[in-house]
Amino acid sequence: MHESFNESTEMYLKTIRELSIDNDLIAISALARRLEVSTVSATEMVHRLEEHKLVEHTPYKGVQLTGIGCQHAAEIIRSHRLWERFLADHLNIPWARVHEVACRLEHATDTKLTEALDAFLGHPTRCPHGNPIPQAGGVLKTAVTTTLNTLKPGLTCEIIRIHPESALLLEYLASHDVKPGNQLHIDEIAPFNGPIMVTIGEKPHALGQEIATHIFVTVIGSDA
Amino acid sequence: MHESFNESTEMYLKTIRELSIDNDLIAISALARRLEVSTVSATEMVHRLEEHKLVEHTPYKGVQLTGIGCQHAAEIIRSHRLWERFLADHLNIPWARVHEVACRLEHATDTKLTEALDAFLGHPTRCPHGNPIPQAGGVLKTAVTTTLNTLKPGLTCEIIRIHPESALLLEYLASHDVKPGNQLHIDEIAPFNGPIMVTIGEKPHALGQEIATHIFVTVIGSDA
DNA sequence: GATATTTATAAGGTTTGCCTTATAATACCT
DNA sequence: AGGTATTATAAGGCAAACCTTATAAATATC
Ligand SMILES: [Mn+2]
Ligand SMILES: [Mn+2]
Ligand SMILES: [Mn+2]
Ligand SMILES: [Mn+2]
Repeated sequence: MHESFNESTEMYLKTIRELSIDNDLIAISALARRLEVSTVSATEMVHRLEEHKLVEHTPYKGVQLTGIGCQHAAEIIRSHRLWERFLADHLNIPWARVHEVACRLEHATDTKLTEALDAFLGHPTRCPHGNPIPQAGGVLKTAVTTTLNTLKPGLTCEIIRIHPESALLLEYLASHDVKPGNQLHIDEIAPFNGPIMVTIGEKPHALGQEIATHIFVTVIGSDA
Repeated sequence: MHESFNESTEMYLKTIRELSIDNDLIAISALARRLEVSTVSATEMVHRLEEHKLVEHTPYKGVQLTGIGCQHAAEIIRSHRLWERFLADHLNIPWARVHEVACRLEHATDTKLTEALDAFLGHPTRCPHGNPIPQAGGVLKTAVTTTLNTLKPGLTCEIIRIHPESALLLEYLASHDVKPGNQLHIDEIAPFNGPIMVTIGEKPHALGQEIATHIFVTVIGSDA
């Protein structure tokens, strides 16, 4: 049943699942970009994954996980987010750094270890960055949220989650108090796709449009 | 400073250190045997390690860790044994299984993680199998013990440590109550390198000569 | 000292996962 | 429908770790 795949394979599966928000087809180019490999390499790898029945590839359309592929991806993400909780809550490793550490540990973790960790942690539901932890069966419950870049000035929001995560992004966000649970007020949006001026806990910050697409919030109030 | 090496490199370093009890030269054949690779592969790898100044190889004599190599090996062993403690004490993973799980985690662990884990665990000194945990600086304190195969009938001992560890060995020992802390009485030794008949907690067990070389004990009494 | 064993090296091969450059096929857009 | 952009594939290469088979060199043993 639970065959273990190598790190590379697992990163592809995980990334495909993280990119497929609405179960749609993922362009190999998008995959290559996120994994920082050439499109040719990504194509080769997708073919290999296809042979192992982990993905389905429709040429010129994109890649999609199969049932097994999706299940395995969920297990890796589950293990990743549980490790993040452990690292942050019990080992006091900085919020911005747990992601990259967990990204290594996840590949050294089998199902038994994941479940033992889950029990130890008391079955948490979200990672330190607000993202939901898939259940043992692979089910993932994502809260209804909006990305910061779609909102208008005058709104007050609660930061819910950061997605997708990356070391540099989290480092930057940490230094600007952008963390789940914090309240954020949109003061102003500069023209020409300019920065979003916000206030988080009395302090003003300027956030770029691109970064704003990674910040998922819920609106909790308006100035008017 | 703390460059990270790949899993293969780390396993070679770790194995060399574990085999060098008295700082002597390790035969490449011994290394190959324990790592379950051909001697040719081990030789190639030793050459690569030599280029990286991690080992010194004296042809027809053996391999030895350099200062850096030895330090890095200690870090891996430290991380391994700390993980074992965590897995056994906090996640309730069976005594015989923590070794193989830790052998994967150790390669996904950097110094910061190791030290955070050490602090979380309260700076333990031994792994669940009784082996000493190297200190952060690499210093390793090994208790004075004897291997079971060198002792005579009539003696009562305390089991101190199992070394070196392997999944199959630990599985076998667990099923025979051979664990650190348990008392063992040597009832009889069969001739022609036959099994050692022992009693552990009222129950009799027969242990082979080869297995006995992995069981380190201290004598605590004699029948006479 | 001759022989057997151990150890080292040489030669050729495989797999995985990456790379670049170039070309072909398809999709998208006006 | 035509042109541009995207996507796929072909071709050739590289490095790390493995493998086997064969030979050479050193060491150990009688
Ligand atoms: Mn990862
Ligand atoms: Mn996270
Ligand atoms: Mn290992
Ligand atoms: Mn151990």
